[in-house]
Amino acid sequence: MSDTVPMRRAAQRPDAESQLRALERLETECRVRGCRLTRQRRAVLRALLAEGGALSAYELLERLRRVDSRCTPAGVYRALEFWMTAGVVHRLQSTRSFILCEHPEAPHPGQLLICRECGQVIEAEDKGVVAAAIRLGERLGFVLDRHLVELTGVCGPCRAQGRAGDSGRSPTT
Amino acid sequence: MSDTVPMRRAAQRPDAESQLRALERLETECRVRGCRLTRQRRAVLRALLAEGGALSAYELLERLRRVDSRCTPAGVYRALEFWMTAGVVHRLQSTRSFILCEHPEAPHPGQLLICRECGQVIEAEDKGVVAAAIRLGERLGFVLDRHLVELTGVCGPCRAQGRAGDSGRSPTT
DNA sequence: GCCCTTATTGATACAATATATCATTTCGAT
DNA sequence: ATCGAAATGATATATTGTATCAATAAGGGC
Repeated sequence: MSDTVPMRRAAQRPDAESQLRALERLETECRVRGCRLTRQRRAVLRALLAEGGALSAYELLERLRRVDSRCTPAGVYRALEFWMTAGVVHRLQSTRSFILCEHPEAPHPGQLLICRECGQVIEAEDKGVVAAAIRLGERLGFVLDRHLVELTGVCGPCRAQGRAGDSGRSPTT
Repeated sequence: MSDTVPMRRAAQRPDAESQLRALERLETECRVRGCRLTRQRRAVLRALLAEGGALSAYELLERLRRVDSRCTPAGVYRALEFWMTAGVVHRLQSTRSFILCEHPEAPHPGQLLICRECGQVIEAEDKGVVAAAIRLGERLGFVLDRHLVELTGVCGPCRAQGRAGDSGRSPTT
């Protein structure tokens, strides 16, 4: 559908319906736990949900401003911080962007797979990776509490469509 | 950045001697491969070596300027880029900083373990983690070419010294 | 050594990302 | 209705990272 340019695939991510339901649950939970589900926080979630993919803080800001011109970077970052703490939003360090968690029910150490061609992000929760990481930590005497695992490559569909993505990089960080 | 803050442990990392030797090897290799080992690039390596830990680009800049006041951010980033491509320097996304690779002999997908108390960074090359990541990629149809694995926690010595580091974070990105 | 080509640097400007501060507003409980 | 805590708005600024382009330095062939 596009030329060369990676479209973001809205609604590609595990259906929006169930996410919405999950977010309603969140609302209840918020109240129970005494934190507030405010307009701004809601707006950030809606924007991410509508996007269906990752957005940088300032892309998010731009979208929010269409509705409420008073939004500021600080506000966006505060809302994002809030949701990250709640485990509902993930930060992608590789791309300096933010994305909805696909399983906001419970916090978890996850892995993010990023397609460098189409920008799609898939969230995984792979026991094998986590276990290996924890073992590694133990071996080196660490007690770990934060796992940042971002794996970048080319997804199946993109390879099939010949978007080879031969960037010449060696397989290193 | 202030007190309370983790001192960096220079010379804690796998002895500087062997790194120096490795860097000499690099010099030769550079020549062989036709790229240039210039003053600035050398300076960046020396600064990282002297630090014995991670430095942000601007901390690095500050140090370089003590010797040559004409250094600029662009210059520092260019040198860092050069070394990262060569697999000699790693970027820590968690902390926006840069650190010498401990095994610059060959490029490799590695894992970085970061102690949130003392700031120490240990570089690992764990087959288990890599294998699990690759398997995960395959399962999801990805061909991966970049592994970002940064594990944060508290190292043994810090735990022993009671720096518990109870930050209250849940085990999530 | 000298010239030539090309990679690298220096200088400047600027873009993108993120946080600090503080007065004001909102929310929920009393 | 009032109070206190939490969140926001507004503003400013810090931090991190790039773009551009003329000037310079490094290595290869003569």
